[in-house]
Parts: sequence; structure tokens; C-alpha cells
Amino acid sequence: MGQRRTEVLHAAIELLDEVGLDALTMRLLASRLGVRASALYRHYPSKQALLDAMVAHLVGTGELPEAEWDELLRGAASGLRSVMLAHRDGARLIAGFHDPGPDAVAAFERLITALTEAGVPAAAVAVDTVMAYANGFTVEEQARKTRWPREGRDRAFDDGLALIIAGIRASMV
Amino acid sequence: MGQRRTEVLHAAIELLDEVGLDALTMRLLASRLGVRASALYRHYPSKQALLDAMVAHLVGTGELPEAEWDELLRGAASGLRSVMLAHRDGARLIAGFHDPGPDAVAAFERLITALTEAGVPAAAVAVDTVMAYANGFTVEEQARKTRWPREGRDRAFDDGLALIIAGIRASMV
DNA sequence: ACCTGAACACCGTTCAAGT
DNA sequence: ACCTGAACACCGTTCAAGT
Repeated sequence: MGQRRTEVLHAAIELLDEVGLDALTMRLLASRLGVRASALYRHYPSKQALLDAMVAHLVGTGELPEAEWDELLRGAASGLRSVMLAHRDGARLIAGFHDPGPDAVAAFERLITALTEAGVPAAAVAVDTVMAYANGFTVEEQARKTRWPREGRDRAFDDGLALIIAGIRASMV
Repeated sequence: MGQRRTEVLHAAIELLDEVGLDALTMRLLASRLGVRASALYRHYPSKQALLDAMVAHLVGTGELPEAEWDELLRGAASGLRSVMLAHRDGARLIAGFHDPGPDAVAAFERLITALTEAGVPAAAVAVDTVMAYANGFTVEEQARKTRWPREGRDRAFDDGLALIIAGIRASMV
């Protein structure tokens, strides 16, 4: 059925890691599949639709583990950063242009509900703030040419995250 | 001297607001100036160089006002957001691809110094966190198709910012 | 169901040459 | 100092036609 569609999607992700977002071309992707560019339009109506599908596939939507509210929040933020860092130009691709898609929205809602039940006031603000931070941090991290070692970047990310979580905790008194 | 260079820069920013980043083409820009695209390469060595110059011009680098540390931080964050929102695709243009440039680095340093003198521990972490938040929030805000009114977006931004500042304050005890 | 061939309307960039 | 003309090596997308 739509199984060639999935092959195209996987080839696109492989090619992204190989050549980067700017060089990810319908024509180049087609040639990797042994096919002409025009053939791709049978599977995706436009390049943008293909990029959207890539984002949806990468982000996925995991289960919410059993954990304290702060661990939940840390997990969501690091999870987003991990998936971005796992692919070349992942931050630009994912943070980029897209209304969030129904799966992402649902995952957000579940997280907000969990925090609310754990007694976090204004849980939506907390989640939005942490996710905006993770997005902003990682976009800049991956855009920067001069890259310091992963260990230090992880620590910087965790330090900022800790600051926000302390702010949420302060609002809970 | 390099005054045609400045005309090109200003025309590019005008054109950005008119047509958006994706339609901002060397050929279209040239035609607005009554000139062929190849003529632009006398003033900027590449399109990327022109985009970098646009970012530098938009971001500028203001004075640091006399204010409490938290007001300083709020001002820096809202200032960044304002300049992004002031131009079509401003967030994507500015947050995008660029090592920060020496002026931006200097402004960062001054802010960190001011916070340190005001008794904020780990002032660098505080500044980085707030700026990553402002970046992430605004990129998402401007990318979203379905736009709610400005007033509500401002409030959401301020709420998140307040959370981070509360976290910094909590670290000061 | 999937693909080709050819075309359309574009890109950024280079370079000799003009004034 | 600034610009033209022409070219090079590309783009995304459409559409009739093939198997």
C-alpha cells in the first residue's frame, strides 16, 4: 500500500543526516531512490509535506513515565533536545515551521494534566516556558559553528532547566 | 563611499517586510533597486553576507539602562522579542544561523557583569537561560499560523519570563 | 500503482566587458 | 565605482504519457 511512501520518508531522513537540510533536495533524494524527482510527488504532494512528515516521524510521541512533576518536565525538555540533536539540522527542521500537529498537542495536554494533578499551579505556563527554553537553547546550540564538548553543553542546558524548575517550585508554596 | 552598500541593506529590509524571508531573492532585490542581480555582488560577497548584515543592523546594540537586575533581564528579553516581531520572519532571520558577532557578545558581557555586580550568582547561566527562552518563545510565536491577539501573547511571554526570574531570585537567598 | 520525459518559471553566483 | 549580459549549475513543481 503506502509502503513506498515510508521508504521515501526513511531515505529523506538518511539523506538529511548525510547532507544537511539545505542540500536536501527533491532531485537528490529521488536520485538516491533511483527515480526522477517528479516521481516523489506521487507520495508527497510537496517538499513541505515531506518535511512535515519527517518532523512527525522524528518527534513521535512517547508514554508519560511515572515520576515527580519536576522529573516529568526535565524528561520532556531533554527528550525534545535529544531528538533535535540526533539529526543534522534537527533543531532547525523541528523548531521551524509547523503548527504542532494533533499528536504533539495531545502529548502537551497530557503533560499539563499530569503537572496540574501534581499540584503545579499554571501548569500550562510551566510547560510552555520549559519547551520554549529547550527549543531556543537547542536551536542556538546546533546553529553555532564553534562547538564546545557535549558534556559542557549538557551541563549548561541542565543548569538553565534547573533555574526554571526552581521558579516553578517557588510558585507552589 | 560605501553608501550604496547601505541603500542595498535598507532595501533588503524593506523587501523582507513586504515579501517575507523565503521570497527575498537577490534577483528581486536587484530589480527593486533598478539593477541586475550580479550588481549586488559588488556590495555584498554573498546572499548570506547580506542576511548577516541585516541581522546586525536590526539587533543593533543599545545602552544598558540603570535598573534593578530583574528589570535589566526583562528588558533584554523583551527587547530581543520586540526586534524579532518588528519584521516579517524576524525570528527566523535573527535566531537562525549566525555566530553572535562581536557587538552582541559585548552586550551579553555587559549584561552579565551588571547582574554579577547586583549579586546574581551564576549570572551567565541566568542570561543564557532568559535569552534562550526569548528566542524559543518568539520563533514559535511567529511561526504559528493561527495567531491569537498580541495582548495575550505578551502576557504569556511575561508569565514565562516571571517564572525564570523567580528561579533566579530563589538562587540568591 | 508507480514512474519517465519534458517543460515552466525560477534560483545564487561568476566573470568578462562596459561607463 | 558601479553596472550589464551572458552563462553555469542548479531548484520545486506540473503534466501528459508510459508500464
